[in-house]
Amino acid sequence: MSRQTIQESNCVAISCQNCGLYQLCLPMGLDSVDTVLLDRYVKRKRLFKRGQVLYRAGEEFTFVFAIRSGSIKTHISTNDGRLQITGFHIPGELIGLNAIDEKRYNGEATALETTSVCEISLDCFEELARQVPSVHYQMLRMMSKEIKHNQGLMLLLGKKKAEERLATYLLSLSRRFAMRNYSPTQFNLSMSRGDIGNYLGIAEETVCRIFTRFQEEGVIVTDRRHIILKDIERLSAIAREPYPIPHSKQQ
Amino acid sequence: MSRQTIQESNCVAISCQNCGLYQLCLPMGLDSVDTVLLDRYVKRKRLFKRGQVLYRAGEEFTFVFAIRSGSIKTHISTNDGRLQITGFHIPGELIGLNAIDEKRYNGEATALETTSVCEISLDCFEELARQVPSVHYQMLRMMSKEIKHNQGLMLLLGKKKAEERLATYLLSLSRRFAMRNYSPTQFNLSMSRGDIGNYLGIAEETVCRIFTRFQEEGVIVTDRRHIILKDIERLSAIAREPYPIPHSKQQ
DNA sequence: CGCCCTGTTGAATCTGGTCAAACTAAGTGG
DNA sequence: CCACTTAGTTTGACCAGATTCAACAGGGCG
Repeated sequence: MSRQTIQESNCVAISCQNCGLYQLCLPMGLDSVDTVLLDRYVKRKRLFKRGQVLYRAGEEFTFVFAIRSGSIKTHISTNDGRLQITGFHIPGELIGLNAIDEKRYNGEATALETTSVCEISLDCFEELARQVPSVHYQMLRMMSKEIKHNQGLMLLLGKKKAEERLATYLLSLSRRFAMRNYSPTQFNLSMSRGDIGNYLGIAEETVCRIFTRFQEEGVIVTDRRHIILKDIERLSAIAREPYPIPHSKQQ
Repeated sequence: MSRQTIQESNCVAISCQNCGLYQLCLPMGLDSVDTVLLDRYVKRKRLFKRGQVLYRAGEEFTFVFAIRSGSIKTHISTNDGRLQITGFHIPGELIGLNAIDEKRYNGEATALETTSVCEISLDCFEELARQVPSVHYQMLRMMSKEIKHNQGLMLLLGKKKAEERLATYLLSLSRRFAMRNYSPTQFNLSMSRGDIGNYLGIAEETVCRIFTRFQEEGVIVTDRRHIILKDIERLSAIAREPYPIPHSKQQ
């Protein structure tokens, strides 16, 4: 079994027979023995195209997905069809874990672009957890992280003004890119204006308007999905939060 | 050690030497052997008066709290002081568990009225988890439940109109009371209008106005903190959701 | 080349927030 | 027991921010 481990941010990267190189974000706590074991339980690699659905609400919980490349949005919806995006996920992140309770996914996940994932079957995951005790703890950590992310979003949805929401959003993206050694001031958005607005609880048009206002004020420069943050200071002031955040990383 | 188990909704009620009768909401999965073990790990009983704080954000995670009587609100806040209530908790519920990741509470909890809780120390909890494997699973279940509750709130904060939010809220309260064999159509609110508004992401004044409108339309009758739901049908229509919810109980 | 999707801008509208004030119930202390 | 304080609730007037509706521009792709 060919194997190499690479450190990238706080992720363990592992290659294995089944799916080649992929990143599994069980952030630390796993020593080398653990990672060897991990190899056995990684299953199929799969590719999703833009708009394709990884799982739907209510479907039987069969896999956890580790994102290798591309990006995913997760969302939930009211029974009359309105939907709320709850997160955008990038390589190194794991999604679907919160279905563990009811054994059914409680939301949907859709690819924002061509996206490669590793499916980890529930059975394997549980078997792994039996053999490697720290996996249980990692699961708790990951769910706790999700709770924290959701709390941040609730605060934003419940208490912030549209401008503040967008500034907060841009800074949070910036931080996530920085953590992965990408440029924190210049990046491409894989999601549409509509998706951003949906996620932040504001209308698509409001997103556009505020982007243009930011641009007029020299805070950012946008060209369709490409964006440059020109004035992080000012953006932080608008978002009313320091940059970077002291010691609480976004998910 | 005197011990008696009582079924109430889906909670195991246990009395033990340390804290007398209390309800620990590890919903099932624990057989009688487990509950015997459980007794050992329950620690101090404590009383909090209205407005008193159980824990603050950033404080070291020492206890999980099981509510015996009264009620608690949990909240988080922006770094410039605005706060968002994330949940109201009633007897039988457990709070503080999501601090397990960073070993620090990531939000605050405040008593809404005189409230009695059992403190369960982290050490004891971990020791318990070692001895009783199902506890780990229960912890995952509970965090998953919290995630689901938060998702509901995000959907509400991001996509619903003020009227809809209040109707949804009243129905959710009604369901929770019903689960505990209290009247689902007539109850006392332990939280202020301000708290309700904060939780739902609308102004206190808006809560009042909509309550009066509901009253004018004959949907409810209110007298300060006491409320009677007169027309559940109509309330469900306003909330745009069926009553009761098919098979997904609110937390 | 022409269509479609996404993004942008403008104008009208409206929901809900803010501010101010009155009112009520429940304490609190003399 | 009453005057006074305080916290919570309710209502009104005003208006700002955001939504909605509508039209249009520009890329990307068949």
